[in-house]
Amino acid sequence: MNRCYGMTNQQAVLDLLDIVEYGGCAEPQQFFALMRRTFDIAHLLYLEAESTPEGLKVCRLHHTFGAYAEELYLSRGLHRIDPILRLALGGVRPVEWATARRRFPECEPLFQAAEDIGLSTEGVALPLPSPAGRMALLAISANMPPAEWSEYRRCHLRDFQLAANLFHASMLEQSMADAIDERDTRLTGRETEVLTWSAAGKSYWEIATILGISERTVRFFMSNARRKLNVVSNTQAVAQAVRHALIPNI
Amino acid sequence: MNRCYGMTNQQAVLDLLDIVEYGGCAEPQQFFALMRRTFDIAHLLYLEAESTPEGLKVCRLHHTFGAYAEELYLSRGLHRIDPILRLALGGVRPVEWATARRRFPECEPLFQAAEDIGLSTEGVALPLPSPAGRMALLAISANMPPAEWSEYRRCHLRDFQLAANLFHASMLEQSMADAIDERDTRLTGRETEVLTWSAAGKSYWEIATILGISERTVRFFMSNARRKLNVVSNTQAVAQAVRHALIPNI
DNA sequence: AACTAAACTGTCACTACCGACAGTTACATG
DNA sequence: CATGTAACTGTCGGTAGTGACAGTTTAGTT
Repeated sequence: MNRCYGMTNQQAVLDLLDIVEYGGCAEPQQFFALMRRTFDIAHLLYLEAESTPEGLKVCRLHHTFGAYAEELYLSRGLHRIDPILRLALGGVRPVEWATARRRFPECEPLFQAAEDIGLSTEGVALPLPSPAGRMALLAISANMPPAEWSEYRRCHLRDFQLAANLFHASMLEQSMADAIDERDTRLTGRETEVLTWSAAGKSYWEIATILGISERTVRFFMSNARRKLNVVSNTQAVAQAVRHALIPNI
Repeated sequence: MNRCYGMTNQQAVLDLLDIVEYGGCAEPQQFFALMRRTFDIAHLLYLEAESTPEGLKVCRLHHTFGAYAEELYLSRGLHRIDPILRLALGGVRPVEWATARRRFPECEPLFQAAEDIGLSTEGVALPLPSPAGRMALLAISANMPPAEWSEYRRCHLRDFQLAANLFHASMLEQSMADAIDERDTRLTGRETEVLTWSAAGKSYWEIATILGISERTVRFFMSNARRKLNVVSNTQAVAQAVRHALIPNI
């Protein structure tokens, strides 16, 4: 019981949370080291991803595993653990590895492979969504028997969750600072207008009439909007625009 | 110090977190009552919103304030506190009310009004994003002097954060269960699939290949979707589908 | 048995969209 | 002056989307 509630341990936890919250902890390895000094955990993995029709596209990956384990992880097929990633990345609720292991038998070879190289298969994945729809997670593993992990997790999930959120916030804020520099992605007024009318079901000819410009210009603005949104069709452009509240409802 | 670290208090907190995590706590008032029994807090407010170019649109609002305070809150203008809501809804990091109060002087009249009717102005707002881009927050207030609140918050932010996340997960899961029922009465599975792929930028031919059907069938499903959504183009159909969360983000 | 809904498919004529080639003016900034 | 951004425009060849005509099979319900 002292393990969970001991005063020194609690003080260390609160100190860690202060550092992550106020110390601007946007360096993954620094954060991982801090977490491993404070908690009895083995490894951490932070991953940001986008979901595409071809499967998950990893945008950012930081972890404490060595290169060998990463190579093994990827060569054995990220798709193997895809259902678990999708579950964690598609929701909000923490995903317990052992629960997912039982639920998705197709992932068993990957868990076996991890055990073969001495990695623990007890852990939890914490979904970290963001307002812009970007998906991320922090996975934490520990070298403990199942019953001990279950109790440890119960005591510290709140610590993991807040630390993960604050770290994720720092990462997002850094990403946003970087992204602000990319001004080419902002739609002009005219581009927004043609997107809005297209979303309302109007053809180019109709939009041209409404706005008092040529159809050719409508197409020019639309083409610009597609390029800036990095999409291949107007339909996709409108989907993105609505998702990111770039256009009003009319 | 016992206030933070006392064994009974910690046990009550972990019990609460168990209930929220495993008890399927999707009733807001039940959740609020549980939180108020466990923590020394005054009020809670859970809000889901969409950001539109015309301002914030509140989708869901639950709170422990009486009807009079809600009326006062809304009549005094949600737009007054809009910068704080936007900050909380547009990010991931917890927003301290006192910090926001200093940062946004235009909100001062609203804080004054709250004090006039005896509501505390010490609190924190916890952003609760979701993978589908829906924004929410849980605000927690306490009747304490600033220095006491600061210390209490430091001890319990992790508890608030995890409890909020788990409650938010329950709310989302219930929303998704409802949305699935509603969707079943309108678009069929295949219609939703072709819409989703179209929104992802795929042409009919590409969608046909992906789904292993003919292009003709893709067009048939698409035509059905347009008719059911009462729209005249695929672009408009996708805009409506995204707005009403009829299709997932892929 | 008859009906409905869902999933699946072909052909035709027409239109709307698309990239690629080309251009303009006005304004702001270095 | 040169450069970048925003708004504006024409022509051409090709393709993706659209409605309209037609059909099939299967499963569930009355």
